[in-house]
This record gives sequence, C-alpha cells and structure tokens, in this order.
Amino acid sequence: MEAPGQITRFFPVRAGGQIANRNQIPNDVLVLCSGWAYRYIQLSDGRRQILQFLLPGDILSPEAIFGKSHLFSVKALTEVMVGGFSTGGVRERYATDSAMRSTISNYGIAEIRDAAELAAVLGQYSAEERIAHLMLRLVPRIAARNVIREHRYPFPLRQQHVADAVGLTPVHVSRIFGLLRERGVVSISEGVMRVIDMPELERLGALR
Amino acid sequence: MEAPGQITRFFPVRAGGQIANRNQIPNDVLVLCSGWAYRYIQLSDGRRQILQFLLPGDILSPEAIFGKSHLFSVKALTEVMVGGFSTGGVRERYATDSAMRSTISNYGIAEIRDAAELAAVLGQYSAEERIAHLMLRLVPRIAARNVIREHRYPFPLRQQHVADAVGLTPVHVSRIFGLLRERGVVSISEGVMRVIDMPELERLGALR
DNA sequence: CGGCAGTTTGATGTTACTCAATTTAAGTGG
DNA sequence: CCACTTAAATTGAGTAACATCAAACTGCCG
Repeated sequence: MEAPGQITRFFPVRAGGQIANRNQIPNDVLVLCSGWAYRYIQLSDGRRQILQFLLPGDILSPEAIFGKSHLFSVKALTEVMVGGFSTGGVRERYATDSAMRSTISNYGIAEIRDAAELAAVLGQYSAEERIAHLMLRLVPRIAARNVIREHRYPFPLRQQHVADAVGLTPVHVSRIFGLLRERGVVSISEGVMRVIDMPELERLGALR
Repeated sequence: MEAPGQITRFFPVRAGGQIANRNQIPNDVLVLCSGWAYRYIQLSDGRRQILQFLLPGDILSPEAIFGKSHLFSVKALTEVMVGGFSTGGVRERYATDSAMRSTISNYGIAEIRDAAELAAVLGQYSAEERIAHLMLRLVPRIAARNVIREHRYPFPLRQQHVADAVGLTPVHVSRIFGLLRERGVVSISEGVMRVIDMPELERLGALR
C-alpha cells in the first residue's frame, strides 16, 4: 500500500465539467486545489439544489473518506485542479491517528451544521434574506484565499448558480441583485462582488 | 471513570419541554428512549425550522459525541423518556473501538445526507411535494417502532409542527392536508396518519 | 355549559414565477 | 477594427403560489 496521505492523482477539469456523481462509489478522496466547484443534488425533472460552493482546500466528497457512495454530485464552476488521495490511506490514518480523527470529525460536524443552517434559510428566509445569507457565507471564505482590496471579492457565479443555491429563479435573482445594488448593499458584476454596506448585509442575511 | 457505554442519566420530559439548546455545551450524549421529539433552529424573530423528528432510539445530539456545542435545539413533542451517556465514555470507545467508529461515522454520514436532502426539498419542492416528502420519510421510521394495521400510523404532530418542518404557514398546511385527503392520498386526523395511496404519495414526495 | 387549543374556511394581499422582449457583454471570424 | 453570434442579465406584464387576517367550527376538558 502507498504511504497514507499521499496524493495519488492530480488532474484538471474544465469549467462546467462533472467531477463526481451522486450515488456513485468514489475511488479517491478528492480535494479542490484551485478554482471553484459546487456540490449539488440533481432532480430528474431538471431542478437542482446547489448545497455548497467549494474553494481551494475544500474536500469535494467528505463521505469518500468512509468509502460510502457520493452523497452529492460535484461540478467545476471555473477551470479547476483536483487532487485525489487514496481512500485506503486516509482511512488508515483515521483509524490510527487521533489528531486525524479529530480533524475529520470536526469537518463532519461543520458539514452537518452548514447543511442544517442551509435548510433553515431555505425554509424560513425571504428571497432577499437568502441571497444576503449566501453572500455573507462566501465573503470570509473568499477572503481567506484572496487578497481583498476595496471590499471587492472575486465572484465567478452566474445568476443561475445563485438561483439554484437559494431556490429562486434566475429572473428573480436578477431583480433582488438590482434592489441590493440600488440600496447600496452589495453590487455584483463582471465576476466581482463589491460589498458596500457590510452591516446591512449582515442584518439581512445573518442567521440569528 | 465510569464504564463506557453506561447510561448515566435517565429522565422524563413532559410534552413541549426543552431538552437541549443550540450553542450550549452538552454534558451527555442524549438518546430518546420513548416518545417523540424534534430538532430545530430557532430564529430571534420567532420563526423556526424543524430539522428532524426524533423517534425512540434516535440520538438527540450527535455532535455531543465530540464535545462540541449543540448544533440544534431539541424539544419534546410528546411526553418522552431521555437517556444520557457520558460523553467521556462514548469518546473513549470512539477512540479505541473500530466497530464503534464505523457506527458513529455512518451515523454522521446519514445526518449529512438527511440535512442535504432536506435542503433540496425546501429549496426546490412545492408545498404539496414538501408535505408528501415529510410523510414519506416518517412512514418507515414509524413502522419500525410500531405495529401498523390498515396503513394507520401514529402521528402526534400538530399542523404547526408540520408547518415549521416544511417552511409553510399552518393555514396552508391545513389546505394541503385537505387536498391530499380529498384526492385520496393520505388522511391525517386525531393523531393518526392513514396512508391510502402509497404510490401516489411516493410520486409526489420522493426525491428523484 | 363555557373556555380553550387546534383546525378549517373565506377573502384579500404579497411574493415569487412565467413568458417574452430588450439590453448588455463577450467572443469570433472577416 | 468591425459586423455577427451567442450567452447572460435586465425589464415589463400577467399569473400562480403561498401568506395574512379574520371568522367560524371542532373536539376536549373542566
């Protein structure tokens, strides 16, 4: 067996490309090395729910650690590089290394928390609140990976992605974007999100 | 230290009573021994999202295993009995017993899957589909714990609980219940859910 | 019998969806 | 550099789904 923790694959995926399919059995634990991706659940009638946007360093398929079939499908949003660790190696370390166990269990708990908060937002929040919440969650994650000047965050999502993430139509997302821009809260265009009034964004979107 | 896996507390909670609060640090890993309870996230303006209904045998607070603060609040729906295991004991077994690790990690994965599916339902499904989905998920879980005759399932939820679980108002839940009853799909009254047309219920509520 | 919590029903209001047209932005090939 | 094409975003008008408000009804318990 190869050394645990070793990257066994490293490959590019072009923007829009499929990286994993729900219910398939994974070969590796996949990690996003560069670019953006997203997890989603596809319904047979064409609707889909985007569950999480993934940034460099994120694990694409946490369930793969335990050799279970994929819980979600994953697609590349931009051009990405993906690294793959052998599941065997990771599970080996999970069994023997208590620091690794702690890392993985914390990761799992964060996943549960995020999914539950998303459910609360989708169940209870209005269109405006949902969109504000999405922005608010992305801001610190983008900031952790990019140099941010003048509150301008790289933002490669199309309005269709936002719509699928918050359970609205792209048309309605466009209207809300217009509203938020007009009211001087955030302004999204040309792949950049500019946060103008952070306190207001928090008031709208924070989970309290 | 007490023997791991030992029940250290065992206590009743009356219907409607609080069992755990989000963000508090848990003392024990709590297990529901009898009755119904539910996990939810409470918002400061009074709205709340019910995330899961809990039946006997369910762990009320899975995150407690790792000593993290509660991810959700928990309330008793009916009168319940709750058992508490010391977190220390469970974590001890988690570290040393690989079967225990596997059980817990599977449990965690199921939690992530359920929360993600809930998010998909809340984000994408119509009122009717959401309610059908809720019923559909409950049916096998109720059946595993009760003798079912003539497709009649014990169902202690008030319409307010259903509303908070699917993100609708109680008034609208009442209308949809009326519709489903009239169309001969399911009929809910007096604490009993009667499934009349299971295939139709699946067609409406299954996640495909 | 009266009171209370929960459900049902009706009327009306609001939010978000649908459909369709227009504008904008970003290529692409001449 | 400029028509031409195409994908994405915006805007408007009409509609459907769900919320709100309020009243009536039900079953239950004292």
